[in-house]
Amino acid sequence: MDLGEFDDRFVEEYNKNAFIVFFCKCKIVYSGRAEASLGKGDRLVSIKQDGTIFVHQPEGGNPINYMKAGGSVELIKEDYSVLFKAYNSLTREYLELEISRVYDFMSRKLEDGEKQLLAGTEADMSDMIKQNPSLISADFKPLSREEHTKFGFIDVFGHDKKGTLIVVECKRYTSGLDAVQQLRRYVEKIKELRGIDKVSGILASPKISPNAEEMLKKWGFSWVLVNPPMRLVRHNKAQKGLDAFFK
Amino acid sequence: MDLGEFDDRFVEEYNKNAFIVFFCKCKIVYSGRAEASLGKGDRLVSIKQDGTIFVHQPEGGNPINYMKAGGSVELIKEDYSVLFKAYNSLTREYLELEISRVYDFMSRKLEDGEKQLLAGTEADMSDMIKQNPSLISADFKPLSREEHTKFGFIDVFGHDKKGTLIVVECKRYTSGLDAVQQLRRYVEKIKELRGIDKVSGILASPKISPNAEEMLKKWGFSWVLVNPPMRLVRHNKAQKGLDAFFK
DNA sequence: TACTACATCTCGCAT
DNA sequence: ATGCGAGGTGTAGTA
Repeated sequence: MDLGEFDDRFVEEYNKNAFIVFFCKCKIVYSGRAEASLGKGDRLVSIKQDGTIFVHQPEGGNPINYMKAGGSVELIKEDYSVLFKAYNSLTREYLELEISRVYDFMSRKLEDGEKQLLAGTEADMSDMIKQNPSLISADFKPLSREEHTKFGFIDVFGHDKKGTLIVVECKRYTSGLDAVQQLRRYVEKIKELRGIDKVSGILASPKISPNAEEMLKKWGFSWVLVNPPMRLVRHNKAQKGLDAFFK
Repeated sequence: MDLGEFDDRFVEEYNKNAFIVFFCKCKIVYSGRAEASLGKGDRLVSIKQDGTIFVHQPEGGNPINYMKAGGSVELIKEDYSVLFKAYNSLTREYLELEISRVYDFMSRKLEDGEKQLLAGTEADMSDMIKQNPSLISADFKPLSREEHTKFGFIDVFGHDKKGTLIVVECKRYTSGLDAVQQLRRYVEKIKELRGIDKVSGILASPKISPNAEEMLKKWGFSWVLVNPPMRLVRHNKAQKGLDAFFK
């Protein structure tokens, strides 16, 4: 595609707030939270309707460059290239593409009011534990909802039949050292806030790393194998939502 | 675009390992690490040359759905839609798009051998401190940088003129509670490994949260204001000009 | 392969 | 606005 034509079409579609996508050959410079540069190569560039920008190389899972919504874009036509300059004054970030060729161009105003329904998150996991406390131990009684305070929030909070307070931290994946220290922080804080000497800490996850388990034992905490809920528990919930939706 | 034509073109281009992008109206189901569903709406779908898949809604910074490279894609033509089924047997993930319309379609084999140069990372920060130890304190002598051990790695490790060992943890942004606990873990481990009673811990970052600072003091650590280095300093100067430029 | 920590992380939520 | 933690986090680096 001719660069002059690209310039014209881009400006026209950009002003319409259309979703713009094109394949091009370009050099890239980014300056903002870091400094980055990328030599000449073929890439996919996309500008979303809210101004979000992505540049993708032909392979790999993440955009090589991006800008958040809220910036402005300007095109400058030069003799053998188009300078694509994006600037976000809020985040003080700058992205420049020196585009030497545009292969394909596509744009459209898209309509989408849907939001994704997600099941199997850590919140679902703590829900599951509250509804089925025996997953933690035979005499575990959950007390409240999440304690969402300024020092962090506790996934599940409860006590055993002897009245000892129990803090449960859930992880969807293998618990590492960070999870253990997170649990420790909550336990210490509860001790401090309630003036209690003995508070139990339990890590609930499908797996735990060896180092994490060692640290856990050192501090007198324990680990319980719990898998994050997927179809079973959440499916029931989802079905309620769907029933309502199709009503 | 006619759905039959879409089917044909997609298969042809997919078999060539081309980068494929199209705008469409679709419903989405994902099953794998979690379960997700998304009602009908307009989206951008892109399949990279290595098989990476992204689905973007018209707004927002993250893909609403994605699949890593290494899976397979199958298209099934139905009466009034095309089923796009992607499966990754390695990660046991499944993504299905029920495509009811295809608006625009674009594909190309892209060539790009470049890799991004990046400056201003945490590694650069520890490097800078190693080169210029007075950023930490007047008598700080760095011994090593980015020291990997089995319990984690220490950004900068050194001692003062009295021989007290010092562990420095760098953060590019505001240090929070997690950073303090990370530092603490390293300090504790050094004490344990070397059988020493006194090891200093220093957090180096542009900012620290009040809670984090409180915790830091409680454990006898300290914070030093250090900004992450930006290699291309000229850009900082240039930014003033940019403000004016984009005014 | 498993573990650890960074990321131009992004995003949502609560204070 | 800031702090805090989750994420279908992804990714790199090392043992």
